Amino acid sequence: MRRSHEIIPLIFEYRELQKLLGTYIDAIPPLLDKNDRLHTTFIQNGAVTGRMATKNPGLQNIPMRTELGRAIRKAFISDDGFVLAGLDYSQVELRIAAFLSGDEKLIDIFKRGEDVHRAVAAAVFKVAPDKVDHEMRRRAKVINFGILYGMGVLALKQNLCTSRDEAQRFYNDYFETFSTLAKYLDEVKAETARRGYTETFFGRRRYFDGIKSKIPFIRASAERMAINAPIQGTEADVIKLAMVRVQEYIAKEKLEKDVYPLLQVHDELLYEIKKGKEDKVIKDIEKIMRSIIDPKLTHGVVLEAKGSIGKDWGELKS
DNA sequence: TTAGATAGCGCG
DNA sequence: AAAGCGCGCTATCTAA
Repeated sequence: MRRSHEIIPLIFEYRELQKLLGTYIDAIPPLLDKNDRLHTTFIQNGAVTGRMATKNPGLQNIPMRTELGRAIRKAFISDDGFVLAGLDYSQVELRIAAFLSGDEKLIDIFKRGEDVHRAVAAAVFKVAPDKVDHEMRRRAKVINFGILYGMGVLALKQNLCTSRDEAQRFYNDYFETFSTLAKYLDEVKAETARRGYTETFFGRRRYFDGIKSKIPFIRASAERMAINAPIQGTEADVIKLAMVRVQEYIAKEKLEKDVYPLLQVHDELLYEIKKGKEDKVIKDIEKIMRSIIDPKLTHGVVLEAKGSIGKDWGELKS
């Protein structure tokens, strides 16, 4: 309806401002302790996929996507004498999908160190990688994240603001290109129906009701959850292992007074590091994060992790 | 006044 | 009747 009346954009603008004001600017400052530090509560068994969650306040959903939102993130700063370090896994879920499925085309994209969205755009739109423009890459990104989680043609159409026919073509071309991935997703559905659960790379299970339901919507819903579970779940396992190994490293190197873990946001870790130690520590943590899964077990796909430094959270590149 | 449900939206 | 997964928080409404 955005274009149907001049008031609509204003309503969206009002909602954005009201969301930021009510949820963050008004609500968070009262939670600061006497040292102006914020203490969230980690829920370690709250999410069915194995992810953690945080509450009071939820610190895994601090704004970033809009300029005004990012301004709120800038209010999170490191202590005197310390810098903030953010370390992100790049495209973990797609890498996990690549090696869980064994799809050679997807695996090769990562083995060659290519930009996965650009490469997929090239494959789906049938052009050379250097002929991929910004819009094609954006669309490929939507397809990459959406299709993996069972997004249908109609949702794809909505997301790409295109016709049903064109969405259908993208959908077909994607699975024609990545046919082994398509086969894998079908196998996950079938195997989940047979066994009643999915497993992550590390063997953690999630059980499903509804996967054998005769009611189409119930079954389709369970199938989408089942497709997502091994991928999101493996990501959760990976970063938890990384967090443990980083703490072992901190203990071994006697860095307890120099490196403080602050936050985990599903595919990224936030630390506060004593000034002067950040370069070495970041390199070490990157190495730990990359080493969680041996590429021998992933058809050569490596886990890529990259750190960045800033005085405030908004400065960190991600 | 409180508890629960819903809409909407912030994040990965 | 619904058609991408996983969360938590605020505002709002209804029922008790």
